[in-house]
Amino acid sequence: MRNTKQKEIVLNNLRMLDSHPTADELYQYIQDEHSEIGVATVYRNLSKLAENGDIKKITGLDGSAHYDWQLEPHYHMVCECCGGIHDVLAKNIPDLISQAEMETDCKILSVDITFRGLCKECQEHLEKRMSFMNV
Amino acid sequence: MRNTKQKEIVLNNLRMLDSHPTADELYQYIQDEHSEIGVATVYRNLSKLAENGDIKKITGLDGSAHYDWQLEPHYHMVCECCGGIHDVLAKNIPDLISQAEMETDCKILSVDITFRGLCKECQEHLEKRMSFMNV
DNA sequence: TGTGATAATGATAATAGATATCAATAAGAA
DNA sequence: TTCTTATTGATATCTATTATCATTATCACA
Repeated sequence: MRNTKQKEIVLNNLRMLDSHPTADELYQYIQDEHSEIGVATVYRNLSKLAENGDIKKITGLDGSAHYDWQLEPHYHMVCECCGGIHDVLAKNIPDLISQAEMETDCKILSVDITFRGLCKECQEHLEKRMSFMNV
Repeated sequence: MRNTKQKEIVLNNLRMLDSHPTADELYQYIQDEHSEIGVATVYRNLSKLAENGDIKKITGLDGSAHYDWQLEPHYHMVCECCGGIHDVLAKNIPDLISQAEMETDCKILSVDITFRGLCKECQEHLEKRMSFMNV
């Protein structure tokens, strides 16, 4: 994997965002400063960086690929209302891998834990709407 | 949600498979006996059944939607070699939901746990290949 | 520091999984 | 039975992502 200025721009811009963007969202974001960079380049670099372990690829509500620059072990919470992806640190998550390896005959390399629910904002919107309806 | 013979066929055929098929794979499978059923019908019914909680929707390696008739709480292991999806019962998984709810301000409704690694078959193939190469 | 092999780029065509459209049909409440 | 309307099947469409390909840039090595 060669180091190109495009790859650096992709990685640096991803690191500016905590929103876990899709490839296309990141592409749009990068356009402002670097309109010379093509979509395919953004898609390609994100794939390769993820393959290489420099970033993480996560799956959104609709199955679309989102990217996360944060490498520290953590998990995600996908809001079923707004589709937003939030971080969950979950410090006390036990060693699920060794447990699952003992149970199955598989060699397990990683775990993804994805919570689904309602984020704080969507809960508040919902409560507001409920109170209007006098429920 | 009305009960149609197509919906019943989709559900019954899904229940015959432990392979966690995609909508298209299930469509192909159903074709043998019921060539009259259209693709869109299979896609639609799987979506609705999942939305309704009658089946589960899971995400494959490439982000494609797979379906699982098994409703008992269990998790999945996706083989990075063959892409196959295997069940993990993981009886002793602790209450991650309440833990994550305490940590975040989110209302959490469910967790998906997906292990990634190599299934038994792929491990064996790999070992065989390695021994040929005298590694 | 130049040079050559080749990986990466950007524009765009192609692919594939999934959804939307729409006229015809069938479910099921009254 | 009759009526309303959800569902169906065929197919067009959409959209995220990948493939193609000529051009350009990187970087190992002379």
